[in-house]
Amino acid sequence: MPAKRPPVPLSRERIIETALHIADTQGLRRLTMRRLGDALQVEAMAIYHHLPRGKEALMDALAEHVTAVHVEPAASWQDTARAWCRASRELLRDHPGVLALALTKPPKGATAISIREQTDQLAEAGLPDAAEAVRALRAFVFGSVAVEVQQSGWADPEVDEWVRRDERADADFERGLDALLRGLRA
Amino acid sequence: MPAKRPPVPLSRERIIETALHIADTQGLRRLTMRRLGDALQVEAMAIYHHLPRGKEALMDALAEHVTAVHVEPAASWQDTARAWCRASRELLRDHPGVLALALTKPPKGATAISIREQTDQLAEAGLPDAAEAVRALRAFVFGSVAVEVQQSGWADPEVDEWVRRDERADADFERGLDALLRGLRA
DNA sequence: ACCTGAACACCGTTCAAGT
DNA sequence: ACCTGAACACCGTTCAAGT
Repeated sequence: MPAKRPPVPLSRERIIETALHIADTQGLRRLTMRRLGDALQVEAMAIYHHLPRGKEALMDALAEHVTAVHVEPAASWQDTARAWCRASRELLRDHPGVLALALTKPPKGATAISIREQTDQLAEAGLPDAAEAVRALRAFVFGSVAVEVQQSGWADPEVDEWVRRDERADADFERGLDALLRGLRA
Repeated sequence: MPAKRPPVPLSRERIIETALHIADTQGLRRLTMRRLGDALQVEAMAIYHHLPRGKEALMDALAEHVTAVHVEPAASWQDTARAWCRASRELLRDHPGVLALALTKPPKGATAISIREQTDQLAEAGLPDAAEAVRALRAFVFGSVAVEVQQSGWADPEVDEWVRRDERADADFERGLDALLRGLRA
């Protein structure tokens, strides 16, 4: 029997997935290189081989992972915008542990591309100031998720009865989104 | 000559102010208990006497400090809401270093009181669902500031030419606020 | 190419001790 | 009451070394 080697070879993807899981379940402050190594069944130093800039690179990657979205253009620019917002919201609320990074780090890489794509789609569909619209839509999604996650009590002593979807938040979101889309064409 | 004693006695207030300054100028990750002690001309351990729960308490206090606002009720609920939003935005954008905490930590203490006060003022002024309105207003402010700070390039290698106010962000904010207030009474 | 071991500087927090 | 010194467990990161 050969000694235990990492059962699955390490990879950037696996590192990010595992880090995301730790952050979402235990909080960002408990995500350390050493703990991450443990979870990957590897010494912490091995991570540096796949993420050369270390923890800084890891944080960037996590933010990117929950802020890069892609949707197909829909019939109207309103429907396209709606799809972007819903997809972004879903992705962000699924990862409350890295929300602070997502709302705070300047968009880079896949996130920057994602923003450009969204802008192009809306412009193509005939929206006059697509760049301003995208800023407004992103702000709306960010704010909605922040308030929702705050009030869900995530990151609190009583993590007991979390998880239950807040239907009021869903209603708030759809209502606000409709109003925002009406406002954009005015 | 007596030996140098802390020139000004330590206090919760002074600790928070200094911590805020470090976070805003150097970033949250560089705000450590030891560096904070240095800046206060005191050993790090002295801080625990004023903030018994240590760094956790410090983070809570910082979030609270940039999130608790007070305004006097105005002529209409619209004007009151406007004042709240402008004051909150100003406070948050002045402290980009702790924005991640402010958007993420569940409201406690002075922040929770601030939210209740805002809700009461809007309800008193005759707004039907004041609680929903406050959630929407907070989400709007949070999102606006997040997008603005992200795009300002704060927390980036080139901190060179930061500081300049983005007039576009001001316009976006006022435009969005007007639209939101119109939407709330519908 | 990919991972480990040992080492270094730094961190948060405690606790007994000083004044 | 308020602050310090020493100590402990833990952290991020490097670098030479193993395979």
